[in-house]
Amino acid sequence: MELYKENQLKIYNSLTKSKELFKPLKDGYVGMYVCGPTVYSNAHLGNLRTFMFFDVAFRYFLHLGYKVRYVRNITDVGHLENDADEGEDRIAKKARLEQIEPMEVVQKYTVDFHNVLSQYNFLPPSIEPTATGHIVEQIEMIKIILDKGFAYEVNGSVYFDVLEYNKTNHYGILSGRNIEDSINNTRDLDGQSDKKNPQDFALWKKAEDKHIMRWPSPWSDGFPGWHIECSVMSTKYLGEQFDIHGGGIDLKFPHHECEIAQCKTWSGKDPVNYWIHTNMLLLNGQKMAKSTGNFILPGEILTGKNTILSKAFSASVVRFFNMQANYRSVLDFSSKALEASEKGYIKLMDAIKNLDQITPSKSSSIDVPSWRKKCYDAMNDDFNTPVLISHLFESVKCINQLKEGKEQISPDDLSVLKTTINAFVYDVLGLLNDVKEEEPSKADGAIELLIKLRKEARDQKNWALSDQIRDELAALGVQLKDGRDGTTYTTN
RNA sequence: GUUGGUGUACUCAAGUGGUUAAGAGGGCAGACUGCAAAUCUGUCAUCGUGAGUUCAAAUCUCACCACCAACUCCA
Repeated sequence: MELYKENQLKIYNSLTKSKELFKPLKDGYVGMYVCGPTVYSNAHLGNLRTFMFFDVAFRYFLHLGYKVRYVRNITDVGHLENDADEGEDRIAKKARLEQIEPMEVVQKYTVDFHNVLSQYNFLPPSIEPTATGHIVEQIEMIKIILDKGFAYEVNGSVYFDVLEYNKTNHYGILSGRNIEDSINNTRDLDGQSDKKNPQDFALWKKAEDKHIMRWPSPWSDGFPGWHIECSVMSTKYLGEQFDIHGGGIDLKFPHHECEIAQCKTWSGKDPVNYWIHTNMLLLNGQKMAKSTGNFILPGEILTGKNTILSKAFSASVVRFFNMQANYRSVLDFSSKALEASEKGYIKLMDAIKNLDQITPSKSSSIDVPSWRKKCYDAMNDDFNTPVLISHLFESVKCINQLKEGKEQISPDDLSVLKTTINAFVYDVLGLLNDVKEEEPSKADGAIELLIKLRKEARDQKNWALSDQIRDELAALGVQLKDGRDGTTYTTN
């Protein structure tokens, strides 16, 4: 029996602001769309947090036995510089700055994005569509919105008529706004606009002569607005209505609000059943963002080449750090916090390694089934990874006590313990055991020899020699651990 | 200003009405050890402030203070 049949997953739905029992549209299948990156620069760690959470959600759905179609787009056109919709396409702007072709920018940062995800052990999404690959579909959707009277054309550009939409719908349903507030509190927008109202947003923009990225359309040679691509690509691959739409909380307004308006106008239906928004990652108490320069790149963490961290950290430590916090909470990133996570992570990995050395007894003195249930309960409660991890640390304690013979475990329970830990640590959280990736080598034999010599020295109470062996090995990064059954070691 | 959110120990961070307020890091004490390390055990918070609702509140309500985010591109 699939695990999802015995696990009642609850998801916090941003739309209703409450945790709801997850019921997919089609039993056993999950459709999930996540707003991907705009490939005009390197993805930073804050971007990664969002994708990492959805990677874990994806992994947990798979673990539960769901068939998942996970769609995460690449925005490679149409992202305007400001809300006046007067700005320049971000990709094109970057291309001009770097004196290269727009598609060269797209290629460069798409490759970088994939490299980072690979380094951080992400599962690839089922479909990774690009905006430029769906120009035709976007034009078709815009036509329908126009036909239905919720958009208007001015000078070759097409805008969504928010006020018209709001007559029969609630524009702001997701972000808790209403249009009147928005009108009353509009900031001074300089520059002239073709829009009837400042709240309207572009579906299609006519390209200026100098603009390189352009496609023919019934209205002008131009390019699509930012929001339309997600409406098109999500519904194309997941249907007019689908289960989950995710993204960073900063996309809630206006981007996701616009998506809802477009889809609802187009199909007459609310497109998404569960909206999931991840919270921001802070650096030095401020939001991590490219625009302010307050950010760190994922690659810089791995190499240690940055001004924020004391040393390099592995991808799994960064993952572990992220998963120790709830995705809906603001998370503070710092060197100190990462160092603390690293120590905990190593402790967890050591325990997993020790799991293989435990010999089972006839019966158990610990309750493995109820511990296992607690792990699932944590994940079923809106993907509560920090609570899951706290349970994993309970098992770490158990494992260490088993190793010391202070607790006992039956063969069956030991098997469950191993299976469960491996499932959550590797399959669901996506951690890698990159702490001890040393394969057996000649050095191992040499270290074993030194351990043997040290034991002889200790038996003869030759503390000077035994300590010399221990300390000099430590200086080389080999730490000896004296246990009741002899000496083991770890390397770093 | 409008909207949304946060404020829990030295640090990071769970917990959203009811036994002793998770977990990690860190500190202290003890066990083990020749001494360390590792490991084990114990210990270190009444939950921003003030009031209210309730038999019962970190958890609900109100006010206040502080901080963050969205309202402009942003995961």
